[in-house]
Parts: sequence; C-alpha cells; structure tokens
Amino acid sequence: MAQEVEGRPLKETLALWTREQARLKARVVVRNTEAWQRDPAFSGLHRVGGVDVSFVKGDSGSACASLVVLSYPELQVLYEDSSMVSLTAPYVSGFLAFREAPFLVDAVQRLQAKEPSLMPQVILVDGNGVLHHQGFGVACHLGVLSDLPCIGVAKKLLQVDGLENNTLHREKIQLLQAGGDYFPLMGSSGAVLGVALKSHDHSTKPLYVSVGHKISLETAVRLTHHCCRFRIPEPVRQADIRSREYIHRTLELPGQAALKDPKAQRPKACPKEGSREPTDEA
DNA sequence: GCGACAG
DNA sequence: ATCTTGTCGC
Repeated sequence: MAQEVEGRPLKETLALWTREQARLKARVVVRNTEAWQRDPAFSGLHRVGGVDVSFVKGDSGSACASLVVLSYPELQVLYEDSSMVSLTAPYVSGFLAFREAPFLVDAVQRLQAKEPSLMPQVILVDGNGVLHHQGFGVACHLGVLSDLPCIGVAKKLLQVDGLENNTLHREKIQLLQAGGDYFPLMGSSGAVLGVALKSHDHSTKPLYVSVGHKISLETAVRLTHHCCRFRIPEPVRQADIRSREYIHRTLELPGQAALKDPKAQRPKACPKEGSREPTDEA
C-alpha cells in the first residue's frame, strides 16, 4: 500500500512540491534589504520574531504552531500566537516547509490583522534557509510567502552538497573559542551555504545559520549571535517553550495525566542545582 | 541490506 | 519532532 497525501501518491506529491520550491526559489533575496541590517549596532531594529512547531506525543497529526515577537535588544516577549493545528503533509527531509510553513504564514497574517504595529522586522526560523537540498529550506519558504526577512537556524547539520558531519567537521567545531566564533560551510559547488556558529561561550554544539530571505549571511550570523542568551536564540527558544507549554496546558492537564499514567503520580523532585534550560548546555 | 534523515 | 538515558567513538 503506497503512502498517500490527501489521496495522491507520495511520489506525485513530491513532484508537485519540487516544482513549487523551484517556483518560489526564483523570488528569494539573499542580501540585505533593510537599513538596520547595515548598522553596526542594529539601530532601527526593535522587533525580532521566532517561530516553532511542537508535536503532541503519540499523535503525529496534531501540533502547536507558535509565533512570538521579542523586543530588541531587550529580548522581552511582546506578542505570542500559539494555536493547535492539524498537520496533513508528512515530514520528508527537504520538504519541511510543506508540513509546517502554512501554519506559520497563517500566524503572520493574524498578526497583520490584529496588531500590525508588532509585525517583526525579521524572523528566526527553526530549520534551514539556503543550506538545503534544493537551496530553499523552510526559512526561505516562509520569507518569500510572508515577504519578511528570515534567518534559518538549525540545530543539526543538514548533510547536503558534500557537507558532512564528519571528523574534520567536528574538529573545526572544537576550534571555535568564544561565543560568536564561526566557520563557513562551503558546498562542493564552492558556494558558502551557511556557517556553524558557536552561539555562546559555553556551548559545545554549534548552530547552523543560513540565509532565509532579505538578509545577508554575515548579518544573519551577527544578529543570531546577538539574540542568544543560551544556545538557542531567544526568539526560537521562546516559540519552542510556549508551543510546548500550550500543548501541555491544552491536552495534558496534570490531574488527568496523573489518573491515566501511573508514572505521572510521582512528580519529579526538585532539580539539583538551579534550573537549567533543556536545549542549553552550560 | 545498510546508512541517512532540518523538524 | 518526541521519548529516554546517560558519561568516547567506530
């Protein structure tokens, strides 16, 4: 039995998605377009967005999509839009945008309708930009569809165009000294597709930053670093935290969980020392 | 058959 | 992505 997407064989769906990616890719802009992007201190930049989608444990169909807007440079949350969504498209590496981007575009449009003055001037996206099989990852996809500057921030290296998470790559990572240090990721074609960025002083694993839309790689890296209180840039981190919390508050109420799940009856004891952020080492 | 595989 | 654990890396 062949996998299908809305009654259409997956193979045909992938053919359609591939054509759509090529069509949208013609509209991507990989350079700075805004005045604040050229400013050494980012003066004129006041609002940075972050997006993420979190999933419900057992159910691969339901998820929570979150868009947050933070003040810059304070990084305080000014706006949040979290909503449950039903995912129809499957996850296929290289086509993440077709699964998640529609809900992120919806969130941007709700913001435009409700609080246009809070529209972010740039969005950090959980995933890749041009560092991608077809050079058009979810950060480019959201950027083109929303017409907003976007930056791709991935937690793992997408091994495309000859890039490999091999011994040499890991050695280069170990040479990164302080937060803000980075090295370029050059594809076999010779083009620099992104960078591996040490996002803060005590982070072991780098961030993989690439251009999404309407921003240069250099600016994208500099801004991403400026948004990092921990390993994951604050806009993406807040979207991740809030989408997760929304799910827990919505369908995993403590009382019900305790009744259903024996393991939930004994809540975990207090953490040993201070509170640590899951995605942040240090 | 085995390894890869953003989220 | 999510769950879970834990202590190199092939």
